[in-house]
Amino acid sequence: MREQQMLDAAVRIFGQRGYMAASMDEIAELAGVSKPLVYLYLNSKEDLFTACIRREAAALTEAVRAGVRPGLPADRQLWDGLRAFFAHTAEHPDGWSVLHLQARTHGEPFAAEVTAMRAEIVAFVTRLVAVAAREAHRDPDLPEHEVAGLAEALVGAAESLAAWANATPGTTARQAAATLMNFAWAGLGNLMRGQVWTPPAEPA
Amino acid sequence: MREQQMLDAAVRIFGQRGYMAASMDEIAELAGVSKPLVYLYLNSKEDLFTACIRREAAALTEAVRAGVRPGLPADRQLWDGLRAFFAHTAEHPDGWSVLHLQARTHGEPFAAEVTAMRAEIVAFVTRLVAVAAREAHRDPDLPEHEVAGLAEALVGAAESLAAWANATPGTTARQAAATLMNFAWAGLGNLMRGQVWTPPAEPA
Amino acid sequence: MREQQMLDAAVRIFGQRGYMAASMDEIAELAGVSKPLVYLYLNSKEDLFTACIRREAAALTEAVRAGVRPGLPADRQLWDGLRAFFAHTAEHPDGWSVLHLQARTHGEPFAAEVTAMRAEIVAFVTRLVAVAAREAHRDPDLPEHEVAGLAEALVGAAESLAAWANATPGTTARQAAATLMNFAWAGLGNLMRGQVWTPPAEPA
Amino acid sequence: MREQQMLDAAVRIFGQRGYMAASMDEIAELAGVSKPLVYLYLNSKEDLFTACIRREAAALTEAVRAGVRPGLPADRQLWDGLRAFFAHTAEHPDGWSVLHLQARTHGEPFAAEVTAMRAEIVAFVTRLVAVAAREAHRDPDLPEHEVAGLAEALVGAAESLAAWANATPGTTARQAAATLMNFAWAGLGNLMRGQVWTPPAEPA
DNA sequence: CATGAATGAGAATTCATTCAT
DNA sequence: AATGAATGAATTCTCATTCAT
Repeated sequence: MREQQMLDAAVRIFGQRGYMAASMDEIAELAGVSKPLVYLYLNSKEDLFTACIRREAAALTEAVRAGVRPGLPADRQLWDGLRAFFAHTAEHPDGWSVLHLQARTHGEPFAAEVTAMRAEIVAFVTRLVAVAAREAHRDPDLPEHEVAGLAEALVGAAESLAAWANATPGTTARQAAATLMNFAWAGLGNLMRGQVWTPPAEPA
Repeated sequence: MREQQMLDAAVRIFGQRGYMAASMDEIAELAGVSKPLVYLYLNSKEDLFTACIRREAAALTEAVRAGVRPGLPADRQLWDGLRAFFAHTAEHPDGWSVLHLQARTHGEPFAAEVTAMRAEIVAFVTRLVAVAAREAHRDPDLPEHEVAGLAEALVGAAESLAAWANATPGTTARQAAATLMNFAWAGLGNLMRGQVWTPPAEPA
Repeated sequence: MREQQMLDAAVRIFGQRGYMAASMDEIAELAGVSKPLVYLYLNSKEDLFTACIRREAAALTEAVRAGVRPGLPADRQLWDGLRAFFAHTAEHPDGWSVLHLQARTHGEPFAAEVTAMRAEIVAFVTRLVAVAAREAHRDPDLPEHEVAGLAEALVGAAESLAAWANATPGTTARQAAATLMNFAWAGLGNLMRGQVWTPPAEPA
Repeated sequence: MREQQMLDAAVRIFGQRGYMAASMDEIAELAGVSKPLVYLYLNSKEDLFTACIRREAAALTEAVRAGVRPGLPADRQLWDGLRAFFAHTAEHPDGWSVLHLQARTHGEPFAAEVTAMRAEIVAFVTRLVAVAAREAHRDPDLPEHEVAGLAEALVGAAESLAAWANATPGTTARQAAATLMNFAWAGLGNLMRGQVWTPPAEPA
């Protein structure tokens, strides 16, 4: 409905110009409505931005969730999740810019929204790492603090690769995911010895 | 000289308030000079911001370069570089904010500056990976595109961990570097099997 | 009917917020009708305000008229009129605010409405003074211009006392009227007997 | 200096249009300066309005004070004060409008400023009445509450007559003062002698 | 008769930028 | 070399007013 058009426009402008440089005039014009209407539906620039963040965060987590099947082995789940993540960010660059760049740069109220979403994703990855450790019968267990750092690094690498993949033409979500899986799962040391993590064959 | 004071002030204000929210008034006041003087030395807000980016980028790359000794083995070089990187970003949070957050959020001209610096660092890491591959007599060689992606992921993970380390009290540069080395060098798969990358003993 | 509800709401809002700060939205909401309906009955904000002024002016003059019995002596008529006036303004503070404060502060068209009502009351008082003069067989007659000024002063004092009585808790309409009668009638009584205060001679 | 020009313009616009209807644009234009300059000297519309009120209040009380010589008899002091008051309000109608109409209609912070000035004037009049009572050897003393009401009524009558005199062409400050003195002094004179108007008994 | 939905016009306020000295 | 004083151009937000139904 009307509100969605406005959010579409806002995400696009916020994503490209940045929160502060975006003007409500421009957003209204791109949405094809008058400025007062924007204020009627979304009360202020802050509220509008928050609504954008929430919508994009929900869309991204939903995309990842939809890409993963819970029953499968941990590496397969990670692989699927990464592909979904890279595919979604590639398809919604402005939304990704809002989440990854804009929201974190403009004060606590906004950053907190993204932090919440990120925490959800980091928790998901952390669970996967724990499962993998159990599957590998690792003993003794990895210390918790270490796991947190690893998950953080993995998510950070993914976020960074998303920007890289978007900016490097010809890089598909699949390739980005494969690169990261190799890096993360096998490790550079293994890679040196030729031990490469192999993505499972695609059905389609 | 006078220009450095202005840049100091600008980096601090830009880093804390963000590019758009920073006002030239505030910067001039913090620098202890009059506003027209700022315009005399640095022609506009954009130019001032660009100068900040360039200075901080140079400082960061220089810090990393100074931390690394070229003759040593690749893993040692990476370890040293990471520690220098985490130490520098921890000591210059405003500068890091300007580079990592602000510059990337406000349009091409600024983002390009950071991209250039980043490219330099990625190239350095890429060389290290290539050296490591040669040291390990890996055969066949890793494809170039793959190496680029790995370096990208490594740098992205480092950037992400820098923010995480800054925000997590009690996390030292050394710990952050160790976490990342473990992740990168050994790989999760190895970690599962208990093969941990061990940092070399510290001399001091 | 419906129109009266709207005027009730309008008087309340105009009286409390002031003409400009009052919003048609608020008035419509308080009246329990939709905004277009307000525009249907009363064409614009200006017209609505004018209607409020007229209604409140009529109510006030009617209240005073109803309080006075024409046959009685002049001082009794004045006393009754003042009591009615103070009682009405105390019971309708918003209406009095509209007449005394708002209408006079927002340009000619509105001020003129109040001026008309005021003229009616001043004329009534002027008649009373004339009657009193006749009753006192004053000779020679007070000049007309003087009588007008006295009536004006009396009405002004009453208006001022109304605000004072409203703002001073525990002051009844009766007390306010008594104070003013004391002030005014004793003075007028002297005037009737030809005892005039004479200004000192001017040097220039 | 520059600030006075702005206040001149502001008093004129506020006095004629009213506080809310006055636009900073119009004020700046009339002052012959740019809008930001107005904000540089006087921080906001509210502050500007407050500054106007203070300046006009000071000017009015100063004019009255300058017109009165303390040593003279009470009636002469009152006469002189009234003439000064009517002369000043006639010469500064916009300032008078700001004080008498605008400031009282737009919320406490502003009304309080005028209330303070008015309290000063009422106190002055109250002292005069007390002096007059002593001069007339009145016994018993007028009750304090009664004196307050009388002073209030006298000041209110004066305020009201000021508007009347301004609006009635050919009425001089001298005439207005004479009318009010006649009204007030004769009345007060009687009161001094203990001649009080007695309200008729209430039936209920 | 009644309204939900929409807007054109204008409000206060801020800021990067520049003269005149 | 340095600045106090000044402004053009935006920006967010509000409100009286009107269609289409």
